[in-house]
Amino acid sequence: MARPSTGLRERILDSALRRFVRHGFRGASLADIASDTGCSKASLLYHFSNKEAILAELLLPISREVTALDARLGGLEGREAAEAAVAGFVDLTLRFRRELKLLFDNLGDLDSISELHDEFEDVDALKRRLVDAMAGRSEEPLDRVAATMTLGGMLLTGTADHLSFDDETLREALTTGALRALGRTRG
Amino acid sequence: MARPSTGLRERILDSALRRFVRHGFRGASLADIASDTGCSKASLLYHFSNKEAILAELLLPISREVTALDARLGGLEGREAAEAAVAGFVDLTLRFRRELKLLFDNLGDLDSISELHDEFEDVDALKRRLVDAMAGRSEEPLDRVAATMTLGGMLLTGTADHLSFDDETLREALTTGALRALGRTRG
DNA sequence: CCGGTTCCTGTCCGAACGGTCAGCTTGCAC
DNA sequence: GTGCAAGCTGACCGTTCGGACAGGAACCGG
Repeated sequence: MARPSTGLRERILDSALRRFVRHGFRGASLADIASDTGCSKASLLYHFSNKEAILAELLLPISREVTALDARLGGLEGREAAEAAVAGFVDLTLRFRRELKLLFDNLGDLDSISELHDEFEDVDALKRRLVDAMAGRSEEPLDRVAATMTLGGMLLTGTADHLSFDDETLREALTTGALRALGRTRG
Repeated sequence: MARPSTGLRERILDSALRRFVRHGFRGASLADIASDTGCSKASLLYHFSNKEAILAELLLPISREVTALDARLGGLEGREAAEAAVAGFVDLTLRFRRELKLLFDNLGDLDSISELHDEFEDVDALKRRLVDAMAGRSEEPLDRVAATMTLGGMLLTGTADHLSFDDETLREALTTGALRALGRTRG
C-alpha cells in the first residue's frame, strides 16, 4: 500500500484527492486518507496545518485556471463568448477532471473554508458568469438551459468511469456535444 | 420558523430534503433538521427510526419512477430509445428536481444504506443503463459523451437557482437542448 | 560525540454526531 | 376520574471526527 520511495506529501495529496472525489470533503476522514496513504493521521497534520489546507492545495491550480478563463471571457460577446467558453471549459475538464468535480461538488462547503477565500471569493458568482458566457450572453431560456446542461455534462463526464476514451477523442466529443446543445454547430 | 398547523412529519421531510440537497446526506445533521423544522432532535427519531429512514422516504417516489423508466426503455433501440429516454428524464427532472439531485449526488452513500437496497439494488448500473438508452445504444464516443452530458445537465438544471423558468419553458428547453446534444434534432 | 532540525507517530482531548430512554403532556375511551 | 396510547422532549451515551502535543528516530554540521 505504501510506496516509501516517493514523497509522502505528494502521496497524501493523491490519496486525499481520490477520497474527496469519491466521498466528498466532509465524507472523507483524515483517518481514511492516512490509512490509504500508509502513514499516521498525525503525519497528515504535520505536512498540512489542517484538513482544509489539503483541499485548498488540491484546488489551488484549478482555481487559478478557472479565474483566468473567467477573465478571458469577460470581454467577449455572443458567439465568440460561447465558443471560447466551451473550448476553455473542455480544456479544463480534460486537464483537471477530478479536481473540477471536487470543486463544484463541494461548493456548499467551500465558503466555510477561509483559506480558499483569497483564491476565489464567490464560486457561485463565478459559475454564473461562466454559464452566462457559454450562453453567449443570451437571456433566452433555451440558451441558458443549454449552457447549464453543458457545464453539468462536463463535470459528470470528467469523472465518469464508463467513459474510457483518450483525451483527444473526449475533447472532440465534448466540444461537439456542447456546441450542438448550444445550437452552434461547428464550422 | 415553525408552522405548528401542518403535520410535523411532513415538515420534517421538507426540512430534511432542503438540508440534504444543500449539504448532502452526511453534511446535514439531525440537529440542523430539527432546528429547521422547529422541533427537538428526539422528535425526529420518534417519527423516523433513524436518519437513513428519512432519506429512504424522500427517495422512495423517485426511485419507483426511475425504475419504471428504466423498465420502459429496456425494449427500445436506437432513435426510439434515445427520444424516450430524453422525454422520460426531462419529465423526472421537472417532477422531482431536488430529489433527483439528492439521489445522484449521494450515490456513494447509498450502498451503505440498507433500507434502500430493496428499492434499487445498484444505482450505478441503473445510471449506466439510462445513459446507454439515451445514447441510442450507440457505442460511439460522441453519442456516449453527449448522453452523459445530457444526464449531468438535467441534474444541474433541476436545482440551479438561476433558472427561474416555468415548467413548460424548462421542459421545452431541456428537451431541445438534449436532443441537439445527441444530434437528434426534433421533427 | 553532540545539539539541532526534520520527519514522523502514539496518545490524548473537546466537539459534534446519531441514537436511546425515561418521563412529561395531551386527548380520548370507558 | 381513570387508564391508556400517541406525541414530544431533555438528558444522556458511545462513537467518530479534527486537531494538539510531547517525544522518538534519523540525519547532519560542528
